[in-house]
Amino acid sequence: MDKTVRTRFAPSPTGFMHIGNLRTGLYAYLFARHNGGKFILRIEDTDRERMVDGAEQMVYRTLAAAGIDYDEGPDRDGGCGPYIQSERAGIYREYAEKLVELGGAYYCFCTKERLESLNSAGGTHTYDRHCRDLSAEEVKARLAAGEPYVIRQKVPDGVVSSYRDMVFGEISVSSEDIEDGVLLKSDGMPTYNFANVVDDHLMGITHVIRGTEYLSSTPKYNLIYDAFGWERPQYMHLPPIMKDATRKLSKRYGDANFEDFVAKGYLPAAVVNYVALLGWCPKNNAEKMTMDEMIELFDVDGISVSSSIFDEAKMRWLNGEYLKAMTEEEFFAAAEPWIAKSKAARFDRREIARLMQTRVDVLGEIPGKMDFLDEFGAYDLGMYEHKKMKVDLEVAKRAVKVSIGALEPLATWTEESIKEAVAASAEEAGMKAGQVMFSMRVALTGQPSTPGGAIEMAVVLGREESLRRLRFSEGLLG
RNA sequence: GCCCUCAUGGUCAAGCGGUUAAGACGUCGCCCUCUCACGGCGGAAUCUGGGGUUCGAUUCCCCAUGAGGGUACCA
Repeated sequence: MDKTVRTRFAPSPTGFMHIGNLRTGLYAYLFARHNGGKFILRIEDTDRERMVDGAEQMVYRTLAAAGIDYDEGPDRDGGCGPYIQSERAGIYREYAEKLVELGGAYYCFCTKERLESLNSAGGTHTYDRHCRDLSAEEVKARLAAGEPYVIRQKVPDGVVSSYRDMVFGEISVSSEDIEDGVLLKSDGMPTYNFANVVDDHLMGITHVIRGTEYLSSTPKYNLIYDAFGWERPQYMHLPPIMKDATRKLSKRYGDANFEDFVAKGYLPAAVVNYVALLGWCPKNNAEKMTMDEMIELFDVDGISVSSSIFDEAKMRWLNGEYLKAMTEEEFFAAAEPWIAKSKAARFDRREIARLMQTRVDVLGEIPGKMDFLDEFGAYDLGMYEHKKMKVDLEVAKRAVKVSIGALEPLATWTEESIKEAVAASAEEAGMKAGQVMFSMRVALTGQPSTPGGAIEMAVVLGREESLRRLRFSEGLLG
């Protein structure tokens, strides 16, 4: 019988979570859920020098906002804890020592200076295995003397380590190309190379899902599994997401940061949906999908092997689709805070929201689209010229008069009543409704183009402000 | 330098030996229309190059080129 699938997401708290990190976590989550398995969160903080304050909390916030829930993690014990690597130091030491006994690792007392003397012109070196064959007595003596040491992997000679990656297929690396890397650092902390193996094994991870930066070092990790006599997990490596043709997204420069997008007015669900599409294409070619649909459709076959470039334009479009799919109520709730931030805050917010729903892709665009309402004064009369509508200054002048005449006596101020009154007055004056509407819209806003027509603008502005502006424009037109 | 990997329009991508080489974003045009949008319709645009294998290569193999990753007491 198949073992229960267990995947994990193992971010290191060294900065913001960009779209690429998010996607890795998302795929691990989707794969686990699709297979009815468990998803584990592990914090990889063995490099204390690169730690960034608050980064760990950001991981929890992001996962929660993204709708990616884990079964086990630092705050959800599943019996395999602790789930924070810095709290597992004792475990790594124990296993490192055990690996030495098993012949898969050895103590190394080489100093930094000696290591640097090995550097080639390029500044890199391959460890020369200086301490690989120290006698047991010597090691014991030097340990007893308190000499600083690290524990290194003892890579076997003359073997080719291969595995079958779920997306890339067969990967082989010859042991000559693998150096005896450090497993346990002199500060007692493990390197990623060692911690990921020990933890993935101890936590029962069946499928390791991570970025391609580990594709070619996985054979090295497999040698450790072998030395321990542990069963190797399945691997699924994911191609990188780039910011352009040659640069990967990097958290160091705050690229494509999840929380930044949300702050700009993107919906978390839309961002997650978009991210899922970078490097994966569902069998049915669906693009807009709920999390449940993604779980249902997720399959390894659809994962691509080549890198992809993050394209905000497409994410904007998707976000717009989410916005348009909302009910009027839902959209109002989401948009209201942004309207409140705009200069149009004092006008009819419900009407503004109604106008914005099909006109923005990202909520943060709302202020930019509505601020104009606040600035009304003398404007260029050239705006009244509209050849196709046969509107010029003379026509506009009459039209504005007509609209004032229609609106002044109006008791109720609704879309229907305004429309009806203006249309009736236009007919009475022998003008086309469109001519009056067009002129009225300009007269109300002083803008060449507005998000919505004359009626909508009148509703947004309200009775008093609308009439005030129409009279002002009437004066302007002479 | 050495090792691993990748290569279809501007972008995401389908394709898995024989197709008019899907679809989406973006872009352009038209329709709708009081402007802007929404919506509808339509257009332009892709197999990195060279060798093989094959009756036939976008598809399989090799090389080149380009790009990414690794080669750390970073992950």
